[in-house]
Amino acid sequence: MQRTNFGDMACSIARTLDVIGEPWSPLVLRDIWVGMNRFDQIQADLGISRKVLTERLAHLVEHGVLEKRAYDNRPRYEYVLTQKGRELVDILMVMAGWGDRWLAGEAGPPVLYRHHACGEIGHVDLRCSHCGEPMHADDVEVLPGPGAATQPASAG
Amino acid sequence: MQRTNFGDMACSIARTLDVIGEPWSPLVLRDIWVGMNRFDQIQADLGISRKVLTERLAHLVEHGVLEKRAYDNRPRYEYVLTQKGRELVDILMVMAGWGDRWLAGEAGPPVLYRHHACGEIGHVDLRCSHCGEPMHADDVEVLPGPGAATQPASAG
DNA sequence: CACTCTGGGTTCCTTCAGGGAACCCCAAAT
DNA sequence: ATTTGGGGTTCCCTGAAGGAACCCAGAGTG
Repeated sequence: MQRTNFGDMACSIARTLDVIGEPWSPLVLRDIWVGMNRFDQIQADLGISRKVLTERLAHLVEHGVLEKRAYDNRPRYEYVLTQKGRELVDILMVMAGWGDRWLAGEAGPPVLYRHHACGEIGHVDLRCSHCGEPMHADDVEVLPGPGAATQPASAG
Repeated sequence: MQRTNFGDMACSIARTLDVIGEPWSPLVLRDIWVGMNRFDQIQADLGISRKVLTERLAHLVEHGVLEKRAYDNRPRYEYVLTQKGRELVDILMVMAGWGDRWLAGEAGPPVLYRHHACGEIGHVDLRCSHCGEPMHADDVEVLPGPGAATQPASAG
């Protein structure tokens, strides 16, 4: 995949891509999110090569978005989302919303999301954490922040 | 990159990845979002190979998220987001939010977002389009939708 | 009118990651 | 003792990313 290391850029988008930007990673997360927690299940569902799946799972565990858990006395494992991983699913939900809107065509969306809080079918909407009004591409001004130097995290 | 064609899956996440899932694509979009609209600007900013940048831009134009516009009598072009593309930026904003929260470290976020509507620094928050309450990974039930067959869009 | 500069690519070669199939190990169950 | 099944590892092949060099069109300059 990317030979260029996005994780070292002073950009939270690039750093996030370093975690889930490799091919298949978002789909692996999606499967685990909806309850497919085992290697063979995910492999069969996605049709991904076992080699690549091994690599992706290891990468996601290493970055703390998945946890590998034994579920038997035999060497059997399942993968579950950590808190960090559950918050990553926000990105998947927004991706699903965009795909539903722009790519689903006449057939309509492949899946629907029922919101537990209200019981209705809905989709995610982006709001400003401060005032609660809609917040999209043209609604913001991008300013340099405290971590604007080239060092990632605590490297400098 | 991915040999497997995600666009044919009955999954809006996979289909969205077919548009922006290739390496560099989200970063190209980010650059254009923040006003870097020209080939050489983007190439220099990202350090991406010119060959790959050419391919990515063509792919994004082909999928209708970018528009290629002449800005001179000479053969000079700039790339701008379409409406479809501006809505894709929602995904970038959520990715930035996650990266800020989980990967920024002590240095703090590399960039800040000032919301025009309220003038305050904030970040995006996911809300249910129906009731307005928070909507995250564990707040939804995933149900089959009308387009749940294996055909994408109007293929069936 | 030749020369150069600039934006926006294209070509070519090398290296490395994804696809795919075969193989392996361990612990039950039969 | 043999099979089954989960969870991988190994191997080879192909194709995509990196990178540098090259190219072309049109404007400006002396």
